[in-house]
Amino acid sequence: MRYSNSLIPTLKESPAEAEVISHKLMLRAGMIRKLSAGIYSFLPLGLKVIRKIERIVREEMDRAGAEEVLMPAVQPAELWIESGRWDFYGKELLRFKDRHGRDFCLGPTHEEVITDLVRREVRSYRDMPLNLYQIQAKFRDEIRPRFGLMRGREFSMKDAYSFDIDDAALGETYGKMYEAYMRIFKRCGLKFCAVEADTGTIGGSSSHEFMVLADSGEDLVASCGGCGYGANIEKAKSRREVDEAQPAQKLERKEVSTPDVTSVEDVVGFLGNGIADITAKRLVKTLIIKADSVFYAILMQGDDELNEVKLTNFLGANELEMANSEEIEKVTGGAQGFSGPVGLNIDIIADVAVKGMSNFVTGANKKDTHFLNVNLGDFSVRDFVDLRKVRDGDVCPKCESGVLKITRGIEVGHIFKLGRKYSEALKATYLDNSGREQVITMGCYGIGIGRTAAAAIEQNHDDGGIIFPLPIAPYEVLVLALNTKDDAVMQRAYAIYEELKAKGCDVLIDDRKERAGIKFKDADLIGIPIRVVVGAKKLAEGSVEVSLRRDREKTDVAVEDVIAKVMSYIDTRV
RNA sequence: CGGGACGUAGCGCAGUCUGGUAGCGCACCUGCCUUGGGAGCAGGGGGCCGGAGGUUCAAAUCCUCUCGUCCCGACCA
Repeated sequence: MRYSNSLIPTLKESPAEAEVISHKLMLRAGMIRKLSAGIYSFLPLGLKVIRKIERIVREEMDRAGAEEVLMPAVQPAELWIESGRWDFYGKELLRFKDRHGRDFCLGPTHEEVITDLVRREVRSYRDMPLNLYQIQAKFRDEIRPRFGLMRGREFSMKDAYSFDIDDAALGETYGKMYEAYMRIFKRCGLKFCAVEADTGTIGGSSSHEFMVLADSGEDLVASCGGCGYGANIEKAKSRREVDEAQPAQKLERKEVSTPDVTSVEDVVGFLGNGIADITAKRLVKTLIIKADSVFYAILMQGDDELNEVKLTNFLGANELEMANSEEIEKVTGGAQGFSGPVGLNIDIIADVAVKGMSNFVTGANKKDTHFLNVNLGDFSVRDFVDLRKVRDGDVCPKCESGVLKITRGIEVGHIFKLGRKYSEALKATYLDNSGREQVITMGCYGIGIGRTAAAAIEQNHDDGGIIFPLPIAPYEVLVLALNTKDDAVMQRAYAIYEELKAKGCDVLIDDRKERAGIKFKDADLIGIPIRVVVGAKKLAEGSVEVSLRRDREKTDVAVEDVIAKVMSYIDTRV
């Protein structure tokens, strides 16, 4: 492609709307333009990157035995009502009516459609395993789209859906997909890790997320340097140090006046001031939670934080929120900030850490009052569960020695064992080898295509712009002709360009009648990995300059060796 | 949905407090000049100041409403 014929509208300054680096650079490099919040057009350069990622995904999915299909973006409400998600999915599901007043939605995902398709076609265990994938636009009406392609409303996604006869067969398919994902992200040139994940609204039994490590990531990942354990913070477990200072002998419960002392820190500070020797570890905080309009008291050690995802999963709740002050007074009989487990008549659920505690401090369900020396016998706990949010430096739950480190990540892929959730709801069944009807066992496997592109840029850039990994770069080589009025330069540049093209190379030639500075700046910005500069001076000596965007080290190469040099870079993937 | 900010030329912004001719830089067009890191000179085009009401002799500027965008939070695969 000739630069002079291509639409690559680079910007010197980043538009005010962009916050994260990948968003800024994609706008500046002329890859994307916003049409509406969370909705983007792809310009030639952006589309080429998307296509490269898609190609890698297709190759690896096909290699893993999956087969591509294409499904409608517009989906009828009936299917969603049948699966139970029409009401459950919430406002993220963009709904509308057609001219006949029938309900439709824009597909945020395609479990319903694919399951409907498969239940009509699959009859026998002989028809499986089956693994179908699609790469297409999906629409989720996000409350807050942000960071460009990172969290758009309309976004391109690869989704695969697998159909197996039982859990064992699903396990095998799941393993293949896991391997395929490892290969895909590796081929995209990303630094990433696979971690255990919560299944969210998609549901299902187990799941892994593929996280690209980047400071701008919206997710937190806990990982162990020792044994390789990794999990999304929503899911992560940890072993906590037992507090040796807990006194063994139970003391008598005492009521103390604590005027206006509500937070954990305040209580510790207030009591520590001559009343009792207390740290946050010796305090049990009581959170009043409303889960699908049922109230629960949640007990946590004072210095721990509640992991709401863990609680939501344990309760099997749809919606979880903190009770407001009115509700707290109604439920506990006391003011907000003074809640405690003693005397409550709602279910009490405690974090496992509380089990090992004695003579602790709690609220007294009475304004300006706390209890000292509360013990587990003073109230009844319905369940002890792991509810705590993992912190940096916690001990690894898998191995003895490791310490968990918390880092930010961008979720580019997510694989789920769905089990029979959708196949049961939509009655997708088959006959097994003894003629009995069985429910199909499903899995689903997503990759955010645009998000992967954004993540790659988050990980590969410098002050000058993008540094594309070769396999997903819009072009592999940029031939930069410096002196456009110099016939020798232009002829040589075109010759190199044509020859590289003939070798199957994806090459862009900057033949614009622009000053050298502009061309170099644009070249840095759009980040094409291999650069060949043809200039009058060097050419007079019979050489051109070859450099890599990544290290910017320039090498003079004899004109006749240029093609070989470039091809060697490509063959070794730089 | 709660909190905050911003809508002025394609992009980045000033002007708004204190009402009185709509500006600057970049980009764009023409010419000269220049050609290894976003040059220089000269000339030029481009705006219903997001929209609608109101106050006023007069509104980008003050008031009310509305739409849009971005950030933080809640939410989310």
